[in-house]
Amino acid sequence: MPELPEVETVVRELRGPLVGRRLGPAQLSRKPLRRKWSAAWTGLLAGRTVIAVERRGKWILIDVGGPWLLIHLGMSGQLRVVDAGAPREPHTHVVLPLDAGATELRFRDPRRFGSVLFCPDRALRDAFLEDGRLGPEPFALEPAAWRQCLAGTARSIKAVLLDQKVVAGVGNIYADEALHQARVHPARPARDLTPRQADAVRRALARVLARAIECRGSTIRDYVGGSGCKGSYQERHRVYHRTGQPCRRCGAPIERIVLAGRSTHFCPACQAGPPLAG
DNA sequence: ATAGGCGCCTGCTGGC
DNA sequence: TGCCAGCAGGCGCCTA
Repeated sequence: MPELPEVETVVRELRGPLVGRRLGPAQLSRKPLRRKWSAAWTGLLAGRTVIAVERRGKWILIDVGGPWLLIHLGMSGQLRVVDAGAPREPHTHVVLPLDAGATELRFRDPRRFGSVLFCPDRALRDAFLEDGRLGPEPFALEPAAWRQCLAGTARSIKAVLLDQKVVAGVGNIYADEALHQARVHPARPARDLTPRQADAVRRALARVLARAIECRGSTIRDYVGGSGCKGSYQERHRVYHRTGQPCRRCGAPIERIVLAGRSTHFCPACQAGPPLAG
């Protein structure tokens, strides 16, 4: 669910209420997340103070003074700091009391595709995140390397954008939105893009993601930021979730296809079709 | 190398 | 009203 802008929003909104707080013993629901919480982590965390909250791709990284907590929201994850007395919503799977317990960090995730992991130190954190798993941040793409990367693969440009090893943090919404802004058909083999188009996609990605961060992300159904507020970028979507509605640029009805196993939205008029048909 | 399918989960929506 | 299929912002594994 949450992509880079949503995760970035969560991180920004959690910094205030988290940094400087001391963690209490973790409380866990009975249901496991994608990766099971190890009992030893509870003792390793308790009493530590939050130093920093960062983001890498779609991962939330919490520095607890040596060790790190790595959190992935999956499709339906929410991470919030709330008053300890507030009623605990269903599907709350990890709770970390803060300071004397007046507030607490809660991870809730109805679908349980998310992860909450403990990493003993920064080196292991980086080994986990960087060893071939995550490509560069979209804002840090080197133009020449990016063009070369696209030129080297026959996969569709949409599949490439969704591949976290190529560029970290892009998901289904922003892949579709960026391709529309760059006027590139999502099914186009990446290696068939001209250098100009490769540049256009790279710039559109950065533009769309930056704008979405300003809007605190997109809320389609259940996404909320770290302070519990929804995003508003969905109001600016030009193709995502707009099947049949007029393209905001040319008026043609937006089409939906399935690509790389994902729902894919595009304007058949202003996003030039892939070869094969021509 | 890459596409496609499935599995992991729950919940919501729309059609009948 | 109820049931059921289809859908969902992610990702990893398997097969062909």
